[in-house]
Amino acid sequence: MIIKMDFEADHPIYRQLVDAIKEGIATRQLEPNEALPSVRSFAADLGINMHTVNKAYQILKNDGFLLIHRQKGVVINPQLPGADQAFLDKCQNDLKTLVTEAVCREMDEAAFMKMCQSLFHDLKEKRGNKR
Amino acid sequence: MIIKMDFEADHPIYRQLVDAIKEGIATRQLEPNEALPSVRSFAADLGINMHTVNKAYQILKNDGFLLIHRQKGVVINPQLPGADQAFLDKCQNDLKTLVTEAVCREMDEAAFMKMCQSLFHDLKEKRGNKR
DNA sequence: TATCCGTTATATATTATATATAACACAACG
DNA sequence: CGTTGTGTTATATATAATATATAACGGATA
Repeated sequence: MIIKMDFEADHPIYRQLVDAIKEGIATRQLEPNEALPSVRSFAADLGINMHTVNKAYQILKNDGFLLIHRQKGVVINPQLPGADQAFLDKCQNDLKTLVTEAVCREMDEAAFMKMCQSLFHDLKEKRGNKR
Repeated sequence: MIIKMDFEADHPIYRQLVDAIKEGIATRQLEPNEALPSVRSFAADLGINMHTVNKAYQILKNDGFLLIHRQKGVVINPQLPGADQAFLDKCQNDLKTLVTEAVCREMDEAAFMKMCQSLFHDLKEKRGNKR
């Protein structure tokens, strides 16, 4: 997993890290039970602070993506969370913002769908022949 | 246009206002050349500060949704912006975040599409018979 | 024993968000 | 003419979010 932080982006770097790890899970570059770097070594690799990594880990733990054993370390939860109501609500809210602006700009509904489809396709392609 | 602010939401209220006005444009509750309240009266109505309304107006002006004449006031731009490359990029980035987590949670691609479709449908329905 | 781990605590700095108050330039109205 | 109502700009203040720095703790492991 190669992750690069963008310190000029509009999203905070702890959020970028959360998203990058989720992408690793989605593409199965990160497998169930696979260990992640310790907060200290990961922070050193990324050139950021230990607490920033820890913040990302805590969020992913609370959402069910990670398991954290105090001395063992951090691993990908083999039992990943499903599309529960909380996620569906958040997904719908965020999508509404995008769809609303797309309609304002008279973007074709088909073009929007195509974009979604393409993103699903890209992710599944990156999985390759894993599992 | 009835707008209510959520002071506990995770999005800042100036962003909520931007999104609410975009929704008004998308549903054509706000028509081309229609005047919006002055920053002062709008702020009073919403129970927020004048500068917070002004911040939302400035963003919408920079994105091409509003025209601001110094003494005339604020109106909906009759020539709304199209789906330019900047928007397509932002749209793709934001969608990628959602799709990635959806894949992590093994949400059905069809269910995701259905959600988008439903949001498009809802917006177009609210237009009713306008224009 | 020494090392590494997540965790907690404290402190500091910067930026983002939101409000408050005041003044300015300009146009429209009476 | 003066008054009023625009958006605009400026200054100040307060709080929260973000990020870093440093230190210490308790528990496992080599």
